[in-house]
Amino acid sequence: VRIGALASAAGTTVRTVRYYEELGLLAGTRTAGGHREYAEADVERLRELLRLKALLGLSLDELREVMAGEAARAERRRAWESASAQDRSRLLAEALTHTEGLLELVRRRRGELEAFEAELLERRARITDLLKAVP
Amino acid sequence: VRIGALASAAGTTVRTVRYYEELGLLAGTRTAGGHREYAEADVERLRELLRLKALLGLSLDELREVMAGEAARAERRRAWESASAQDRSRLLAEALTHTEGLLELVRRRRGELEAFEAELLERRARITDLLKAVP
DNA sequence: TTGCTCCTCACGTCACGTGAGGTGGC
DNA sequence: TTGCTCCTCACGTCACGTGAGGTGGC
Repeated sequence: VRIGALASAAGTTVRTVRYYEELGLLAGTRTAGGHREYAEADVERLRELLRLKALLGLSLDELREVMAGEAARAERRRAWESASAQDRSRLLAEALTHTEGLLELVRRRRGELEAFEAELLERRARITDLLKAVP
Repeated sequence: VRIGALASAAGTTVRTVRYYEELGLLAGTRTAGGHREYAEADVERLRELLRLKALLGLSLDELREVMAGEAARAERRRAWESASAQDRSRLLAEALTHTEGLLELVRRRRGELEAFEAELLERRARITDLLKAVP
């Protein structure tokens, strides 16, 4: 899959993909003609990047830190087959730590959103109360 | 309250406050010496702006549209005393529409966050299952 | 061969950050 | 009078957008 298909599959632009490559966030291979080429896993990775950025408000620098954990995740999958039982539980423990870190970020955000929603609901209640009192 | 106190009360920088003024998002008065001066209501307004931006990912242009509704809200408060019953219910209806618009945005965001959280929980479950199978 | 997509500069933009040099107010 | 905060330029930065001019692949 080439850059245009990748970008639209992830809901972004080719410019963004190129910029992320420049920053080392997403790496494709090149065809003989110099065109970038991507795998299905890269679509998922890009989606994840965009989601972390949009939903959690992370900068691209912060994304790089978080995705260092993601890179380690892919690494883990590759190392899996040839790993000993001891290595496997270590790999899993690392994956667990990484996932729980993300969960923590998501929950904090959700808390903030819910607080805001509660405030809006209260505002609305005050308005509808007044509406009943006025007519 | 002056610009430094306003900024730190809202959790931002003086540069941001000046920039928002430049865009017409937040207007203070000036002292004789040319220093900006703000009321308590401006602290709330700035907090709201920052929250809409951070939690909902709105651009400053979008904030301006949303806050046109907010400006109307302040206007409504001022017009309230001298308003007829008919005007009052119209003012309230507008306030209700505005608040429900915000609620809609917040809920959409919360839905996205919850979907992401569910995915992370599933990932975690898979990892802990594997951890039980390995040792 | 014709379209469409891709490529690399490279300048523009949005939302500020960061000094430079100077003035206001407890 | 001394500190601290404030002021206005104005250039820098981050995360891209947007052409300019040229090449690749069904």
